[in-house]
Amino acid sequence: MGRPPCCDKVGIKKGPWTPEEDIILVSYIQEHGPGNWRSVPTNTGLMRCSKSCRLRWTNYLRPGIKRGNFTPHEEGMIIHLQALLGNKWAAIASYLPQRTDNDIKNYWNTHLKKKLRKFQSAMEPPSMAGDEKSLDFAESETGAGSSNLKLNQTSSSYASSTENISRLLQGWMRSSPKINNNNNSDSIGSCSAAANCDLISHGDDQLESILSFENMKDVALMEKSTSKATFQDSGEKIINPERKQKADNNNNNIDDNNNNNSNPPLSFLEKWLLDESSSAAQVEEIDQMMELPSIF
DNA sequence: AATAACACCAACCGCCAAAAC
DNA sequence: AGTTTTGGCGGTTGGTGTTAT
Repeated sequence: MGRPPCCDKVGIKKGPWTPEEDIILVSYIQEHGPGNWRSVPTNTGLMRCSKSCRLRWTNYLRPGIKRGNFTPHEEGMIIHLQALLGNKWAAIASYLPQRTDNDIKNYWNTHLKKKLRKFQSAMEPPSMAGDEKSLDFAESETGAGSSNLKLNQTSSSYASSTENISRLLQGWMRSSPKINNNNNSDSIGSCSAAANCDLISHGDDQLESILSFENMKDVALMEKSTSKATFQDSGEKIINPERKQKADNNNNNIDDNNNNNSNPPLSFLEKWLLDESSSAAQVEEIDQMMELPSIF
């Protein structure tokens, strides 16, 4: 006899979330806080499984998420961390507090992989071109080789529109004077949520900046400086050092740092990650290479 | 103008370790 | 101690928008 199931598997709704569903979910989390996902579908009446609710919250609804428009520095961090850690997107995302693992994974698969492939092809002699031994390209990669990267593609679907979510949250925040901070009031997530409470009613532009987490940059950097790549259970990703160590034996250095709460010196990797000029410059170098007419 | 091909990304799927019973 | 579910993760897919023909 184990635990009871989180929700009835029959009649579970799938597919894109509607604004109404988002409102219900956000309102519930506002009241009860994130976590205990098994109770969310039953308590809210949402015809979604707990897993879907958690995913929707962590990837799109929680405050502080920055979407799209990856900076050169972020690109550089992703490229280097991917080379170092492999496809450990959650671990990589822990170094980019504003980004979700899903977002990073998508960005890698749709943009960076192609960028690096072209860069590598340009760097290698013709006989080596196309050799992907140093990059972990998925077999599902479309092989068309079209070079027009649609960096500013806009989507009209609801789910991908931060503006729509901002508007959605606007009404919610107005009716909710104070965020529920009953768990981990010093966490990034709850701090940003509190910031939202104070500022959310000042127009869409400000909403965008709030949701983009820019105002929490210093907090995020402080978190990094302690090598504590762990977000609190406010829906943020939790990188459990012990578990990650079991899951990924290649990750020893980072995990060692994460296990130490007493302000250890920055590792070489983290020093590099925090050095904006380093990674950004390297990505810009790749970009410049990509723009060379001779490559195409 | 029609449509085929491509690109993007939100969301699902399956697996695993930990937690709950 | 054994069973079952939860929460988290990485891989993959399907829907939709954009571009090319």
